[in-house]
Formats: sequence, structure tokens, C-alpha cells
Amino acid sequence: MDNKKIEKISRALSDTNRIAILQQFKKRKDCLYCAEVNDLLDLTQPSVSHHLKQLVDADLLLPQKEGRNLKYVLNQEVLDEYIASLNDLKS
Amino acid sequence: MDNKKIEKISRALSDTNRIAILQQFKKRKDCLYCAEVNDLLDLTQPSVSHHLKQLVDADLLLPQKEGRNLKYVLNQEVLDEYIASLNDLKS
DNA sequence: TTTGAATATTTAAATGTTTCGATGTTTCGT
DNA sequence: ACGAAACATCGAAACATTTAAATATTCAAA
Repeated sequence: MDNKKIEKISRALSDTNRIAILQQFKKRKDCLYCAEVNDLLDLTQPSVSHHLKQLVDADLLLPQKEGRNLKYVLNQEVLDEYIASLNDLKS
Repeated sequence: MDNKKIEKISRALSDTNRIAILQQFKKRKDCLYCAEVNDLLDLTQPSVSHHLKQLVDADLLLPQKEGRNLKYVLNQEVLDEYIASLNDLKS
């Protein structure tokens, strides 16, 4: 994983709202609906949409349309690659 | 590690200059001098000082004064805690 | 003890991020 | 087809970050 990608993922993770979103994947089943995120965060719908976009743009979340609903899945592979890059910093 | 701490470390990692600093620890011995970082990055001294401060404030780097020089050591424990928090996101 | 080298701080400009209200788009029910 | 629900986008305000020039601090060495 190159440094630009590490930067992008780190930036996506640098907000407690987005961290809270990612943590919901453990509590619920393995997918999360957009509407559930709106309930979770104390923010307006456009703000939530913005945060989800950051996570999707960083490839941490994979969006799947289901009619007019939107379902997200955690991209474990990218998360693992990111973690591997961090582990690689250690000597 | 609480979410505020994860946010802070993520933000410290969300810049390619700071990522490059951390990567130098593998290439050199296990410590890095401030002056070496000035040579490494194509930035003015105050900018480098700013980036090093971000890493120190996030506890990723431990500063040690040596006369008028400043030596940094990578804080592997905090890095490990951060990685553990990320691993914890996985289901 | 003065000088100079190494690092930090301050200030300010440019740019990026977060948030919300308003509005737009898509798609499901009726 | 129409209205409403779910989500996205736009525009703007508030705030944070990045960077450099100027200046300050700290400390070793002469």
C-alpha cells in the first residue's frame, strides 16, 4: 500500500463519527444500512452522507444499493492491508 | 484505546510527510535525529518542526533531548495499541 | 560570556474539513 | 402517474490544517 493510500485511509479514520460508524459493524450483523447510521449519529442526513462518502472513498466501506436503501459492508481486505502497512513501520 | 485517541493518531498519520518520517526508522537505526528529518523532507525547518510535533502529540514519537540536538524514538507500544484497535473493528 | 547551531514559536496566508439548510435524484407504494 | 421515502449534492459558514517568513529560545563551544 503506497503512502498516498495510507494517508487517505488515515484521514478517513481521523474522525470520531466515522470511527463510531465502523464500530457498529461488530455490534450489528456484518452489514450496516445508511438509515441505521443516521440514527446512530447526532448529525443531519447530509453530514452523515458526507462521512459515509469519506469511508467509501477510502475503500473502507463497500456500498451496495438495495432499491432506495443503501447497505454497506466493511472492506476487511483494505483494512488488513492498512494494518499490514502500519506493522511494517516497526523494526 | 478510546475513540478520541484513535482519531488523534489517525490524524497524525494522515499526511505523507509524517508517514515518510515514520518510515525512516526502519531505514536508519532505531532512532532519528531532528536534523535528519530536515534533510529528508523538502520543507522549511518550522514546517518539519510542526510535523514532528503532531507525531509527538499523538505519542507516536518519543523525544529525547541530547544537548541542543533532539532524538526521536518510535513508540512501538502506542503503535501496537492503535493496530489492536483497528483489528478490533473486524468481525 | 558572547557566538553560532539546533530547535521552537508566532503570525499570517492559503487551503481543506465539517456541518447544516435547501434542493435534487432515484425508487418504492398507491 | 403521483407522492413520499432514502440518499446525494450544492452553497455557505465555521473551524482546522499546512506552510513559510520572521523571531525566539536553548545550549555547546570558543
